[in-house]
Amino acid sequence: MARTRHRSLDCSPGCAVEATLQLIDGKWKGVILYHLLAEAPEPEGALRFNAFRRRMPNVTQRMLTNQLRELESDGLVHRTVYAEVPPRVEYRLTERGRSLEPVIRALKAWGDAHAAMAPEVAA
Amino acid sequence: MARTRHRSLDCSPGCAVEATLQLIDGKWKGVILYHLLAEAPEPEGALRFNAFRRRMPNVTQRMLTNQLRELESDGLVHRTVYAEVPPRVEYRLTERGRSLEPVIRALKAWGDAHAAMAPEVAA
DNA sequence: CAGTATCCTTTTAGATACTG
DNA sequence: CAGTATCTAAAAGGATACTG
Repeated sequence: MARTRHRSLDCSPGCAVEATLQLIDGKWKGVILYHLLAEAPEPEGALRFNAFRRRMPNVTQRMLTNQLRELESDGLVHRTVYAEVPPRVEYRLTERGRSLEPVIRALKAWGDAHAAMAPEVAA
Repeated sequence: MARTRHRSLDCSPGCAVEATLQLIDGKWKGVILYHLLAEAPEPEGALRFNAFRRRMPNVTQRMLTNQLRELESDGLVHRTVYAEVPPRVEYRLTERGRSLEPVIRALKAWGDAHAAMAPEVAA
């Protein structure tokens, strides 16, 4: 259980910026949150493990599990296990997770507006 | 010059979210941008290398240089070198960099509002 | 003042195979 | 279906010493 995570923040007022970033950084966390916010059916809807995999074709099982667990331990996502066969596990945003919506929206908006990656491509 | 950077994005619409994140992730980039946005004297103001170091007591010279160079090569920050002795180098936001303001603001606002780090601490 | 250069440790992520 | 377990590679970050 080498769950270190969250390198100590040692900034001063910009601290809050880094603190928020630490929660959503990780190769797949942004997309996971985005899908939960934007695509989970009906408000407060959930997505299942394989639903994520379909939306993120290149994530490995290991990484998806990792990222979901970290989001869970940061209190952003809730994991519900149904004792059925075959097993069913649902992920949904917590209140805290849903409160990140403006942040995710801002990230998405900027990415869309700036065609990302390449400065030269900017209209 | 192993300037790899920017792991290939393979999400689908959440892609824009990841793309934006890639530009501001890196242990010190958020704070650097924050300081340039919030504290650089007068609009379009600049900060010098050691001005950053004063604001971020725990950054090493190596990391500060790295992060600034990456921000530069992503077109977010401009670096001006004055041919003087002792040398003077100023960093300021580009247009593109300044356009990240809503994003940084959102990150800051969330961090401030949620006391960061600990879910339990949330009022 | 504003960096470089080296070396080294930690963290992150990917591949692959297996399971209740 | 929803994961574990193991092993490995690569990237990020830190410590320390030196310089135009």
